[in-house]
Amino acid sequence: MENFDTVSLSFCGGTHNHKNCVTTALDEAEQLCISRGVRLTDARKRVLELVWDSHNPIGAYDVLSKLSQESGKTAPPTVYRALDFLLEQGLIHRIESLNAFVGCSHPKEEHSGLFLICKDCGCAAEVHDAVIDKTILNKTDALGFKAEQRVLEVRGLCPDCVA
Amino acid sequence: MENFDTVSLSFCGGTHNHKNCVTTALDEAEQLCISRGVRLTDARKRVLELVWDSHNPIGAYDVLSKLSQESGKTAPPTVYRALDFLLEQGLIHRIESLNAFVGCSHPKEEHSGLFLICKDCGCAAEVHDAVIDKTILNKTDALGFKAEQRVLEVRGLCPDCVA
DNA sequence: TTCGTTTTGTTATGTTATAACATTTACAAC
DNA sequence: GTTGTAAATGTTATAACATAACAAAACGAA
Ligand SMILES: [Zn+2]
Ligand SMILES: [Zn+2]
Ligand SMILES: [Zn+2]
Ligand SMILES: [Zn+2]
Repeated sequence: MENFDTVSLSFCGGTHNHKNCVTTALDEAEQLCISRGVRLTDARKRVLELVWDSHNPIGAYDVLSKLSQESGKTAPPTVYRALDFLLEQGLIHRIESLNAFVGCSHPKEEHSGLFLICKDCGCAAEVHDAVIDKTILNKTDALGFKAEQRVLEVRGLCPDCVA
Repeated sequence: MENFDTVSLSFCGGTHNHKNCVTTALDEAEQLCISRGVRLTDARKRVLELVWDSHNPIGAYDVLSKLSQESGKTAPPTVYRALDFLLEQGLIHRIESLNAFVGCSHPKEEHSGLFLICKDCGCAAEVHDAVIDKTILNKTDALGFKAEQRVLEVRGLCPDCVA
């Protein structure tokens, strides 16, 4: 897996070209869905695009209102269905402590990320660390607990906001 | 801090005397609140007791309905205020992935636990591990992120249910 | 084209949480 | 013990998040 140390959190600053993030994410999503034989329909693609609108997690109802603005009246199930699909395909992540969703920056492999959420600017950086994964798994194994999913979210101040 | 390896998860089995858990938790809560100069009122104490009714996280509205049964009509703010107080005092924890609350088994010291949540029986074991804490903190520090709160929840099967 | 499956539309409702303001209670100062 | 003040609770309403149930449309294989 890519070393995220080198890129992580850089996006909080707003110094990057975010259009690249969106384009890359959508392209990868297209490819992945084709390779998996699942359909990235217009509705799903549009929701993915809206989630990728920024690196800040977005709530389902915020997606809904944007969708309603551009497409006329839209109902919650439309959004939740698309979000569920994107979650299943690993194209987005749910941030449990915010009831919100954020694009996954490397959806090709299954993973549980560590999310660093800035209290100030609201950005959420997805980080990966094999040592963390291993440490937690060691612990659960030692206790005889069969781990299946993991939620790891840290709230605080990102480097840009702490400065 | 106590070594939780020796006791953790034992409570999932139902083999323990849970009245001891409740009594201990309430006694400790009383003492802590006195020493901190905050008031563990009847309402707050009763909510704490209801949360401690089992080791399974309980939703605010489940607390509410139990409260309504015994005290007549009760409104959500009553419950949420008590829960907020108990959270502030570290007497309970919120399980983000369940929107539910569970008693803290060692409220004397500030801590972020690791919660092992069984998909089958619903129990949530609070575990502590200095290595995990350190590993995560190392990572956030290395990234220049100032960590303040942490959510770490693992879903899976507890030893009793995996067997 | 036809059939079965997947996706979307639509309506209604369930679940979780808070805002705003009135009332009561606790407690210390006088 | 009255009074002032702050903390806690009561009450009403509503916001925010999520799903159930069923109908209609789109898709894709036979
Ligand atoms: Zn970006
Ligand atoms: Zn990811
Ligand atoms: Zn117990
Ligand atoms: Zn605890």
